[in-house]
Amino acid sequence: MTESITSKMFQSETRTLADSVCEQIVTAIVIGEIPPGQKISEPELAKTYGISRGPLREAMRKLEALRLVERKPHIGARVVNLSAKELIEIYRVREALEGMACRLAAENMPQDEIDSLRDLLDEHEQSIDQLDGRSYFQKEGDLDFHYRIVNGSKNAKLLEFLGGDLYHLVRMYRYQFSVSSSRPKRALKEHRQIIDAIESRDPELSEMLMRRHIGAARKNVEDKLNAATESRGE
Amino acid sequence: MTESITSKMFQSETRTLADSVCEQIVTAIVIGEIPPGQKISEPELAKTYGISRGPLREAMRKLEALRLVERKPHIGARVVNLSAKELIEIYRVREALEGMACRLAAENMPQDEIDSLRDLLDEHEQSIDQLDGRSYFQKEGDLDFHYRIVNGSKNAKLLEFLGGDLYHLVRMYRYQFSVSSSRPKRALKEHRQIIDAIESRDPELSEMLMRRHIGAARKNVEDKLNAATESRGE
DNA sequence: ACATTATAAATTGTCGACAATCTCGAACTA
DNA sequence: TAGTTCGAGATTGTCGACAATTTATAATGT
Repeated sequence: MTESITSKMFQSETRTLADSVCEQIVTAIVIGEIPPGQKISEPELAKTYGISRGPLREAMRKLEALRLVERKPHIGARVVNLSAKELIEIYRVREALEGMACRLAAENMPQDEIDSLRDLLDEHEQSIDQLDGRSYFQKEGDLDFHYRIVNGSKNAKLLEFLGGDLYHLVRMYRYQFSVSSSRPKRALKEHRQIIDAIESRDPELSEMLMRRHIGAARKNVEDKLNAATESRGE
Repeated sequence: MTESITSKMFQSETRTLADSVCEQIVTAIVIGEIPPGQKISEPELAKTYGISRGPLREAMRKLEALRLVERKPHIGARVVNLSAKELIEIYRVREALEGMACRLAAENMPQDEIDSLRDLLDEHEQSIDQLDGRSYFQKEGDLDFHYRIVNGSKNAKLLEFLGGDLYHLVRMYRYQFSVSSSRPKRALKEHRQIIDAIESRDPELSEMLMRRHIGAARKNVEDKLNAATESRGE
């Protein structure tokens, strides 16, 4: 198995307490250990992780920048509670950024990375064929694919924005709503189409396919949310 | 004159010392008062702004998130020094995000905001006609236009990413390289085309025009950079 | 003279305590 | 009883000092 995406997001060699704890809290928030909307008590969290409030406040600043917590002066910090509207908004951002990343990947992604990505998709196919493998594909596997495309774009800023910031939100959302993708075979097919377009060095097609791919996921979520709210008679 | 874009970027009502000083440092970095690449001494800066190192370190964390400074554990922080490559990368990100923003603006921007934006463009035209007005248009006026489009998209996440983070980098770059746009009349014409497309509620065309607009600016920079490096005989 | 090592100075990271602000509840009044 | 005001408790913001690490300097040996 290829190593998880999470290992690539924090690669600092010598780490400070604040950074280390920040990483732990990110994971705790993403997997729901600290539930959405919960107020964060600084003394309590500091005691939990065995550090002082100084480094913890720095970690909170970073969490705020990652948009995983919202802070208000003299009031406190709360874990973000993604609304349906914000979720759709994030999909729009991904549609734009990953579409561009895919376009650039068609121009810049090295052949060996393309080959490696094809191997990853083969692994995904095997995972899907197994009964419980489906859960892997949902949670981190799909994001691994997208991460590699962005990495293949050889655009450091794109990688910073998507891999460094936005993907934490995406991961949290997936754990929260336990999505569900609900169409792993279809998604895998689209992934193969995308890598084909990249290998044929077709920027236009690559961007279009990626935008469709993410757009389809967005529409899927929109439909589900609409159905859910309508069934509640709202 | 409409108020500057900077006033919209920091709108917290009650401010803490760290936030207040962070805003000051952002401005100092953007206008080059603290030059690119310079090492930042925490005790020195703390004394300069009359605060302790605690709040200052929190401000540094935020500056790091804004990508205006780079920090390494136990080493220190330096003001970023944008390379030509990174500059082009930022243009690619803007191309993607603002293209999407313009598409959404065609769907969601209220008519009164469109009218107001047309007024702004009229002001810009007058500024350009004046001799020294050109400098205003270069620095903040152009960014004001782009900000309003993003705001008109009614996508909060897009506004956060562009207006909250990326635009500080763009502003810094403009002061550093004192750009230069060098084509204010042409840019203004393109701005009018874009707002026309938005008003006619044509998402496809709106996105395409915005991407071309930013893409042209990118190519302009690429050409200048290539010419500069070639003339140096590299 | 150059390289290497060791020591000292400066800088960053961390901690505990104090001050300012907010929150919640109780007492008081109409 | 409902609403308001006041105060105690808790929480956040800020500060100064200490510990850990890096960098600069000087001493030493070849």
